Amino acid sequence: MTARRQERPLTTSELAEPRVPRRREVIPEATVARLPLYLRALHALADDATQTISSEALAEAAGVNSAKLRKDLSHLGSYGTRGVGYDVQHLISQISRELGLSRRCSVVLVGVGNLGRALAGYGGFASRGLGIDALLDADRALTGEQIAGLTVRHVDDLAEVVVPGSIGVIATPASAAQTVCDQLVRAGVTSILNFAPTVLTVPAHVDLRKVDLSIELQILSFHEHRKSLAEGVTA
Amino acid sequence: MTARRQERPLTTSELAEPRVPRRREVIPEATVARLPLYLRALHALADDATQTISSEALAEAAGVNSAKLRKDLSHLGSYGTRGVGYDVQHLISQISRELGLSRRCSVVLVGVGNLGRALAGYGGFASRGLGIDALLDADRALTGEQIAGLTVRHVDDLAEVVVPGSIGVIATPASAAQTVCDQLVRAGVTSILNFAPTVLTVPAHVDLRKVDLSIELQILSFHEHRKSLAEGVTA
DNA sequence: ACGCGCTTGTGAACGCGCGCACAAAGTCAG
DNA sequence: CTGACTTTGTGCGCGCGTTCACAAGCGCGT
Ligand SMILES: NC(=O)c1ccc[n+]([C@@H]2O[C@H](COP(=O)([O-])OP(=O)(O)OC[C@H]3O[C@@H](n4cnc5c(N)ncnc54)[C@H](O)[C@@H]3O)[C@@H](O)[C@H]2O)c1
Ligand SMILES: NC(=O)c1ccc[n+]([C@@H]2O[C@H](COP(=O)([O-])OP(=O)(O)OC[C@H]3O[C@@H](n4cnc5c(N)ncnc54)[C@H](O)[C@@H]3O)[C@@H](O)[C@H]2O)c1
Repeated sequence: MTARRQERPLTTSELAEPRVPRRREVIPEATVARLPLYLRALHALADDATQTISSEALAEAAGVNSAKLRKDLSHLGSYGTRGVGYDVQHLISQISRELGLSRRCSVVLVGVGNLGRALAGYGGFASRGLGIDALLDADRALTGEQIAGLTVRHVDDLAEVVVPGSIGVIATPASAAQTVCDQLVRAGVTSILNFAPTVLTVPAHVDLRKVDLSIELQILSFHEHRKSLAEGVTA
Repeated sequence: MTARRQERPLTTSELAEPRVPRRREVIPEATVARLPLYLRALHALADDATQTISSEALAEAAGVNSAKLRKDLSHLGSYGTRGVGYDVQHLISQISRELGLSRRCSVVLVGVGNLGRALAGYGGFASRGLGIDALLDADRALTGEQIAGLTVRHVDDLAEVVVPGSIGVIATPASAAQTVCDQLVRAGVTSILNFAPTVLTVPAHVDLRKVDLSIELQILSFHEHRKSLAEGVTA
């Protein structure tokens, strides 16, 4: 069916935009956050040798509303066929390209403690495009140690392992996080993922995301607390 | 101003429900997600023996807009003094109470692998209110092992360790996540934090949150990719 | 006692994101 | 070729969340 598409005559719009991915449209943050979700579902489908999938079915697999899915995908251009659905392989490559996963992206991890080791040994993101390339720690006792096939280097060597486009991951104690963050920025890192429970300050051109497990638990605690209060009222 | 509200004639709906704890105002999700952030900043202030703090300063410490902070706090009642600010200790106890952290909340962790061990040994949330109380795994070889002062039990014993109000944490491979999730729900758990990269299905009365490191990295990858494209254009 | 300056609490405007619902566009059978 | 059926792409209204801006409230110095 992909072949068939090439048989029909070209429309004017196609002649107007010959090849370039001219869809440099701004993609909403909310959409960007869901693209990895779709990608995961699509990979599962591809493993099952599924050729095409409807927005309804893919939305089900990704756990989102189908209209939302279609709108999301429309932001990267129109890649669906009405009456049929989306070509799984094509969609995978489009989303991967948009996320910048086509060429391998370097990740440097600072802080090889409990959490850092777990992350280093995790193959979950290594599977596609992303993988940790360097482990760094301030503890001289750890320097040289082999973890998950990588040699731990001293954090002072940061500048040597960072390449343009590298993503930095901070898994140090909170007290050291801002210092490490500054070092990363100075080394040229413009995207940072922070696991330490602290507010980090970065220059405007640096993207900063954080993961805080404690906060997640507290949010759940809140709802749990609310439920127990509700029970008290109804009882 | 709360007083003023009482001066105006009561509406029919208010007459209809006279006695409800109407201080039990619905707190927006976005606010709930920030309360732990404020709490963390407040604890740091308390350690420095700070008595009171203005919304401006606290907002700075928490990394949010001060107007947003004030509006958030106003949802749990008015606890600030104009011209002075908020009493740190009082605010800590108010937020803790609202989050249900006053009495200790039980957490059961299923899946004692790389990530599970890191979480088990983590003291970050144990410090206040939340702490892991039970470790469970399907691997008989792990049963009985001591980790972070807790004895690993078999996942079949789940119902024995769950108490009303327990929070469940899933750190198993994705393939086992839904099964474990179902077991948790059957044991009476109504709040679940999922680390496995899968979409989980739960009954409507169960709260489900997820943490996906891979997604975080992909989002950063997207922005990094965008930056490199922008450079290409300007260059 | 009284006004001055500081800080809170909130009204109001704005923008974003969500999801319904439907027309357009394509497939497929006969 | 035609008509029925399927699925996409999106216009639109709505509700939530953010932010500005300011009046009301409180402490303090005089
Ligand atoms: N372990 C968890 O499950 C968990 C969960 C949530 C958050 N966190 C957070 O993640 C961070 C790490 O947790 P952890 O349990 O792995 O702690 P950890 O103490 O086991 O490891 C911290 C590592 O960082 C290294 N380090 C310290 N200062 C450094 C510096 N300036 N530069 C480079 N490396 C430095 C230390 O040598 C150590 O190896 C903490 O901020 C913690 O709050 C951990
Ligand atoms: N390690 C990381 O840094 C990391 C990062 C992000 C996400 N994750 C996710 O977290 C999960 C765990 O990761 P990991 O690295 O700890 O994996 P792991 O393989 O090291 O550990 C998984 C553990 O779960 C246990 N298990 C398997 N089936 C079970 C069942 N039905 N009931 C109870 N226990 C069961 C296994 O015995 C094992 O001990 C995975 O889904 C992974 O994708 C891990």
